[in-house]
Amino acid sequence: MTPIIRIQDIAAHLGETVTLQGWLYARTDKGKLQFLQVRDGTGVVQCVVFKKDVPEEVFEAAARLTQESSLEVTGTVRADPRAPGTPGGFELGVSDVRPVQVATEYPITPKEHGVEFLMDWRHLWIRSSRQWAILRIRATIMRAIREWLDGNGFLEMSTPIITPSAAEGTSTLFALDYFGENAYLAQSGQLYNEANIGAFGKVYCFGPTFRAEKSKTRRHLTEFWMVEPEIAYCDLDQLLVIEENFVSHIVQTVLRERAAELKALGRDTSALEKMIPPFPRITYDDAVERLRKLAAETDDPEQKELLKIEWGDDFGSPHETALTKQFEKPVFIVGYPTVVKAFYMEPWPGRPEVCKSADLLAPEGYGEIIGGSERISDHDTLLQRIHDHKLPVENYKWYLDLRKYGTVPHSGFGLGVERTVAWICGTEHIRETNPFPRMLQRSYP
RNA sequence: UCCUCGAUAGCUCAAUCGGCAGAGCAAUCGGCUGUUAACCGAUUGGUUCCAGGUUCGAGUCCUGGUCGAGGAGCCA
Repeated sequence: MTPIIRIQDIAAHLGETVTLQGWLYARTDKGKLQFLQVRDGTGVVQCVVFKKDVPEEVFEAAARLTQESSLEVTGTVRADPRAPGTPGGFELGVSDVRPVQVATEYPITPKEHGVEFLMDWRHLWIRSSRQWAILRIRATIMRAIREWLDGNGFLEMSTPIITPSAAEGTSTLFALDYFGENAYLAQSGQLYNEANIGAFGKVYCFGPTFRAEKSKTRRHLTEFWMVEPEIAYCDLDQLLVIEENFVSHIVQTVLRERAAELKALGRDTSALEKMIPPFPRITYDDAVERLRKLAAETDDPEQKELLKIEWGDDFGSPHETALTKQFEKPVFIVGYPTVVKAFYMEPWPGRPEVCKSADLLAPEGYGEIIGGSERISDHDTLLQRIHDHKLPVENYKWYLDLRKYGTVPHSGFGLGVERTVAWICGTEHIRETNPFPRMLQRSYP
C-alpha cells in the first residue's frame, strides 16, 4: 500500500510512489497515451497513463473514466514544466488506476455556459477551477477575520438569528411564525453585541444575516455573512484605526496564502499589495463636493444625471463608484447626515444633523464593505431617537437599559464577507463568492 | 417596484423580406506517444418558453403571460 497524499503537498513527494484519491477533472487522449487531470479538493495534477507502462486492464479502465468520475490513482511523482494544474509543474507517472464510480454524462463541459444554467448546477459548479479558487479564498478570509480579532483581544459571541423586531427598523426582514408570535430573521447582531461588551469589553459576532430586500444587482444576496465587532471605550477615530488594520490583515493573509488561487483568477495582486494602513478619510461634506465637481466636469449627460446629489442624500452606487475611482485604497466616508443613517448613531459634537458614522468603500466599484459608527451612549438621546424613528419602545427596553447601568462610549462596525471576497478576488458578481448563494430569484439548490 | 434586453438540440449560439430547423461543443464509435478548452473522420440529437391571434404559410409579426439577465432604488 503506497501512502495517500494530497495534491497541495505534491512537491514534498518528488520521486516517490504515491496514491491520490479524487475525481477526474478533465482528460485528453492521444491513442496509447492518456492525460488525466485529477483533482482531490486541494489541487489538480496531471496523471499520465502510458499503454506500455501499465497492464492492459488498467489502461482500459482508465480509458472508460468519464469527466468527474471518482478514482484512486497510484504512480510516481515527477517534475515536468509542461504539466498543468494547481500548483502545477508536477505530474504522476501512473502505475495503477482504480475507478470508484464512473460518472454519468457531466452537464458542465469545459466550454462556455450561461449564468442560469450554472446556477442550476451550482452543486457541481463549485468543482470548477474558478469557483474552487474563489471559495478557497473565502475560507481563508473567514479564517483571517477570526485570527485577527482573536489575536487582538476580541471574544466571539453568538447573537440570535431569531429576533423579535428590526435591529435598525429600516431594511425589510424575513418574517416567520414563532409559535404564534411574530419573529424575524436577524439582519444584524449589533444591538446584542452592545450588551455583550458590557460583559466582555471587546466582542464580535460572525454568522449569516438576512435581508428581504428586492435588490437585483451584482452586489446583493438575501442571505450573506457578516462579521460585527463591537468595542467598549472606543470612539470613532479609534474605530477607524481598528478597521484599517483589520482589513489590511485580511488582504495580506490572502496574498500570502492564496497566491496560486489569485493567479488562477487572473487577479492583479499589485493593486492588493497597496492595501496597507492608513486608508484615506474624507468627510461626507467633502464627498458631496467631489461628486458635484465630477458631475460638472463630465460630458456624458447620463453620467451627469446619475451623479446628481444634494447635501443630505445617501449615496447610490454610481456615487460610490465615482468616489472610489479617486483612490487606490479603500476610502472612509466619515460623518453622514443623521437622516440617512440608523437611529443609534452618536450625533457629531456641535453638528446634530451629522452623525459619527463611517462607511468603508472598496476600490474598483465594489461598493461599501464596512458600515460602522460610534453608538449613542446617553439614555435620553437614545430614547428620543427611538421616538423620532417611530420604533416600538417596548422592544428596546433592554437596549435602553444598557445606557442606565454603566454606559460607556463605544463603537463597532459590520463587514460583509461576500463583498470583501468579491473585491479581493475581482469577481464580477457576488453570487460566486458564496457556495450556495440565496438571491431574489433563487433558493435552489 | 421601475427601466432595458433576452428565451431555438444536453450546452453556447445562428437562421436574410414571413418561405425546407443550422453550426460548434458535449455524447457515442473509430484513429493518434506530450495533450493544455487537443486534433482528424463518422453517428446521434428539435413541443423553436406558454396561451391565443394575423397569414396560403410564423422561430420570425401582433396581444397576454411565465422565466431569466443587466441596471436603478435600497443596502453589507
